[in-house]
Amino acid sequence: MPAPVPLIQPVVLPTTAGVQQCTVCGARATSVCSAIDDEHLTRLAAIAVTTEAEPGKAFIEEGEAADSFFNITAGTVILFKLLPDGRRQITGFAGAGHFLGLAASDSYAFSAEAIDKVRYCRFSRRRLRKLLDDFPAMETRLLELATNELVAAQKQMLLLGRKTALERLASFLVARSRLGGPRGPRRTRISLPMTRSDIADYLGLTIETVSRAMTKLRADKLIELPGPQDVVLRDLAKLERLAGALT
Amino acid sequence: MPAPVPLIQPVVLPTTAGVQQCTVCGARATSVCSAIDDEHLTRLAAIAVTTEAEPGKAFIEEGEAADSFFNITAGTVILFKLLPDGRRQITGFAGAGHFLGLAASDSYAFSAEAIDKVRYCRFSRRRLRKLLDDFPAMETRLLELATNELVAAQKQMLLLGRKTALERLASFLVARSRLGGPRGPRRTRISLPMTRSDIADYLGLTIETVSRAMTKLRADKLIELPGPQDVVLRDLAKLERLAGALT
DNA sequence: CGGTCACTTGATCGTCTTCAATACCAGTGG
DNA sequence: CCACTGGTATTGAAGACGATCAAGTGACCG
Repeated sequence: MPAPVPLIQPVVLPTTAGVQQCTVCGARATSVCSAIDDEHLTRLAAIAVTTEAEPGKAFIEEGEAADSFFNITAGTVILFKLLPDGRRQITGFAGAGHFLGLAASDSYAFSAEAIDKVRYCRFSRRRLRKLLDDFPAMETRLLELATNELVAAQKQMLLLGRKTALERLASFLVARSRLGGPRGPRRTRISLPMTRSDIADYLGLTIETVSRAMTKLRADKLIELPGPQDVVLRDLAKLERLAGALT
Repeated sequence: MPAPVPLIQPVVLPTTAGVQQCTVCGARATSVCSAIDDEHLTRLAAIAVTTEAEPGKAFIEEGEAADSFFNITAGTVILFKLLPDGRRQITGFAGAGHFLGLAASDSYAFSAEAIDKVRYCRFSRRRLRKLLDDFPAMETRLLELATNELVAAQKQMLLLGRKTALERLASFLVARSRLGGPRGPRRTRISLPMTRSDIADYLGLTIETVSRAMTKLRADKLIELPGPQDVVLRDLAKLERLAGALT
């Protein structure tokens, strides 16, 4: 069961984002914004509303009218779908630089909830659409981002449909070790901002199975667990082999 | 284990597609091509190579250089990923109108194999890229298609991660009943061009479990099975409820 | 007719879930 | 300082769902 959503509204910061804010934004390099040069950034900044959300705050609800796009600039959000009886599948974790809100119909196909203190820019769908028409390069960038998501989704389907619990956890940890680009260096110490319940709902398991798998990996000396939220990857090669390599 | 791939090369038809072919193409209305008007269709037709593939022929292989895009115009292909030990996850079935080949890196992230007699148009990545720059509307359309794929992928993650065998099969059958647009009328009699093995690898199950689930649905009078490839949906409402409705 | 292939059905097995108890930690108030 | 609480993680025992192993059926085809 998902935790009840606290009745806190997201805090809309007094000012819309100025160009100043955009140029220093942590997400500037990786997000859609990278397709637009500093000169024209004003147009983008003009339609962006910077907002904060406290942990537990849901700011996209599946089925609601999809009239905004979102750009995460700090923190982590979970994206998920629910079944009528409450079963939850987390389809992804979105951090700084992630673009949210692409919808096939006129309503969102998933929910999004902050697990951290999250900052994001909100754009009206209509206004961004107009901007995209003026800056085709941004649309190209958006297609790139959507393609990345699609590739990630296909990997996740392989994981959910065909991997064992141990393989799933190994895949998850390995993926976490190269957050910030598959080309980047692999970090060997990772922190997990999400709970075991979130991990379980992401991997299609229960919290108990996730916990047991953690213990097993530790017993096999593939990882260390300084704390529940911290993992040291002791044998990345073996973890990758367990994950199914070509991930 | 996937069936061994027959050593048949796809047949490249003698002519590249003429505009004539494009205007009468069955995929014209639903695919990327819909974003380009008849007048400019020549440009698209000029770079398209029409090809056929026999059942069992793999024409995209995961990991290979991604230098083509594909547009299915007839038949059905399976898209899948493999684990080193041969376990297979089918990520989707692509029929007429489907656009394939979006890749995050410079190599394909999945394989594609014909299960029917398939016809498709092949485009060089480089040339299509150029065309997209000239016709932003096509890129917009492509983003729409990618978004649809993404939404479908998220549904499939929910299915693979959280639904029971019976729910999975029901979801599959219901989805098949509205092939050709979620807005279209639901057909109550559907044909399954794929084998039980394909269905199993799509739903994250085994063929035995798929078979048993079929039998169960029939016993419960939710479906009829005139033949292994034909299904009559007798109680669409109950099937949808079983599938988790809001699909 | 024998052979293959796809599907179905049955019996047994194993992985993961479910149910339950315990550990752990931070925050609160006596 | 320490008992109490609530939330999160770990561990154990029992159970269930789907996988595996195995046999049987029917269609198609040489």
